[in-house]
Amino acid sequence: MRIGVLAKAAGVSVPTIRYYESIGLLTPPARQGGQRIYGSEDVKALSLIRHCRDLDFSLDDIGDILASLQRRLPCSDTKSFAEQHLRSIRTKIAELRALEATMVALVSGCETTCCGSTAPDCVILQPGQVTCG
Amino acid sequence: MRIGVLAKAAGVSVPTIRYYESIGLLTPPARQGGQRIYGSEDVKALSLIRHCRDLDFSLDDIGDILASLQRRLPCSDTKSFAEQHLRSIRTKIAELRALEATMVALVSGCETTCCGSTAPDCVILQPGQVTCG
DNA sequence: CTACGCCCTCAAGCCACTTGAGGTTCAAGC
DNA sequence: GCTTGAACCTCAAGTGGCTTGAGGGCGTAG
Repeated sequence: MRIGVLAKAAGVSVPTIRYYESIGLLTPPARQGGQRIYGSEDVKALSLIRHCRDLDFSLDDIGDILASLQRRLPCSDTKSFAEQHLRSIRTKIAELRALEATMVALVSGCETTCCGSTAPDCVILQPGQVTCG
Repeated sequence: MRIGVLAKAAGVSVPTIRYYESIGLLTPPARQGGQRIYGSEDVKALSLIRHCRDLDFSLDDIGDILASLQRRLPCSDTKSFAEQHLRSIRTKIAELRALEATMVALVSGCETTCCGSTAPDCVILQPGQVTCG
């Protein structure tokens, strides 16, 4: 199949496939008249990459995951990748929640204190006024 | 004061200050012998930018905020920037929580189903198995 | 043989910086 | 006046994960 068919089959854009090839994440396929020709394993590989991107793994991590597939490493390897990723997701959630609390405090501070004045005096823009994160 | 002093006063790195100037966020200061010389208003302006970056506003947004300061627009303008930003923070939190739930399901699925097998069969890597987001 | 869609490569753009190379200016000490 | 060292300067490239655009080649149907 040609690249456009692969793209639809795996749910990835054509330039993205070429990009993955350029960084060594996908192995370059055979060519016919200069055009890339793919097989069904390529659909599998690319679908896996897409799945991992949906889970927000980095391309670096995905490279490691693909390598562990090729070496037939045990499943526990995959799981530890996933657990580490889960920890970083939770860290990011905690940071965003702290930021959310800060923003809520600033907005309500604006409503009770300075609404009606001009921007330079707004509590939202006062450094070091309210910080929850 | 010179750029290094400003940097410490506002809690921003020296290259970052030059970068802000290059994109037009900071107005270019006077020079002495080719070196940038700043005043106390520059500390204020840069501290404000840093404050907004701490709140994770984009530099584009910060440009708009600075413009609304210069035009002495009402505080309600600032507040609506903040509210919109708060909404996008909450959207991102929701996305990350869905992702967190998916990852938890995948990891526990791995523990109960496939731990001990090799990576290619791991449920974590099966597209379309578990999706919460 | 022409039209059209799909394919190709290469380069640049996005965001918010950081890092590095290679050179200049300033302040202090001798 | 000279040297040293820190701080300054500019310009270019790298980060991540693509997307977009320019300018051209290939394949097939009419």
